[in-house]
Amino acid sequence: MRRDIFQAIADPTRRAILALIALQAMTPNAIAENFNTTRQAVSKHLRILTECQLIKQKQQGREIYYSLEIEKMKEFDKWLEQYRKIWETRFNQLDNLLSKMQSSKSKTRKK
Amino acid sequence: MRRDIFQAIADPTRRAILALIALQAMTPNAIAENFNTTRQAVSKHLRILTECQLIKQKQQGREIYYSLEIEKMKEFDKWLEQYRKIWETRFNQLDNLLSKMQSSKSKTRKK
DNA sequence: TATATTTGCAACCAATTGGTTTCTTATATA
DNA sequence: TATATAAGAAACCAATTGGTTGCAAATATA
Repeated sequence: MRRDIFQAIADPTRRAILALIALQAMTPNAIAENFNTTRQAVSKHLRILTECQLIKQKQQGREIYYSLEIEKMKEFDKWLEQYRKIWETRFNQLDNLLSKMQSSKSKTRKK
Repeated sequence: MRRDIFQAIADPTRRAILALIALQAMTPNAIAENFNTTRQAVSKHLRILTECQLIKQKQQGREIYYSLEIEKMKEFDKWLEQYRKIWETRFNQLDNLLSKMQSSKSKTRKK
């Protein structure tokens, strides 16, 4: 069974769960109240998110609080880095072009 | 049929295709040579990536060159922003803690 | 202690996914 | 013009996915 962070965030409900518990740790029941689905379905999503370590759990009596594992989220940032490099390069190229236009413009003015 | 960028990058082959054509535009055949799969399978991946506009195509004779649509990649960055805020806040909190420890340390020294 | 609550787990089901094979269209080349 | 090449489209298939129902275990409460 493939279980990686990209697979995990492919599901919109799981992305919503991540956004929800990013603010505060929550129990499966409390999370499920926010969706039009059963507790068991949410529980399955939580299992998948836990398996790829995007969230962590903390038992408190018979309740289990789930919260975001922010360190793991940084892996998306790491993956994006290669593409960020590309769009920053393109931005710099545009920037260079603009400054060239600017300087040629001022040259024109000087004439 | 759900067709969004999160769904699109969930597949490892599609992520590899994105990384591949980020460097230079390529034809389906050329792309397929890099994977242990058929051209048709790659073609289906390309269709999915095209449908959610992560890549664009340019016809050249009977060949079609696929290349990255870098603007669309920024949407991941946008999604990540909410989480980046969180880890930056935590970093600042740690930073504050460290400077407090630092200042109390120097106070001790002054004694 | 008996009952209620919170939760995870397993079995099952329909829909989706990634892949293959086959076919057609369009362009290049002998 | 006949043949070869590049590529999309459709039909089909096995595996996976997201969801449901039912059940068992652990903890809280009357």
